Amino acid sequence: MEANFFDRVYEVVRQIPEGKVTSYGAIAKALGAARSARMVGWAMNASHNMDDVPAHRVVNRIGMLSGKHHFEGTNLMQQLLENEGIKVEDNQIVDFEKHFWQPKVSGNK
DNA sequence: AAGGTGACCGGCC
DNA sequence: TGGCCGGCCACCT
Repeated sequence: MEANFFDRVYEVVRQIPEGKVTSYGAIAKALGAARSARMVGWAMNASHNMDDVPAHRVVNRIGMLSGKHHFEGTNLMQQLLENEGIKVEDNQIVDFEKHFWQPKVSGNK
């Protein structure tokens, strides 16, 4: 079925392996809408209904937990990331580039 | 139906 | 060096 924009975002986020993170722009780009990074974040907002969507692995381009404020706890997002081996300092991922994972550009059309 | 919003990105002043 | 602005597209009221 034709996955909506949201569903497509979820699919990509679900593909994020443990200990890895990605940026909204990267996901948007993978969807073919690099300029629609906002939509990705929008979709993440609805991801609260999804249990298979590790939104905590999605951060902005600088690796900052911009959306941590949207999580249940204040540092829940950071806790989850650290739980996977990702170091987080001051709401910012350490060695973000090293943990950066580029979404697989699905040949979906 | 139209307007406003948003967990962003990139560029410009 | 930092702050401001526009663009982008889909969802919500």
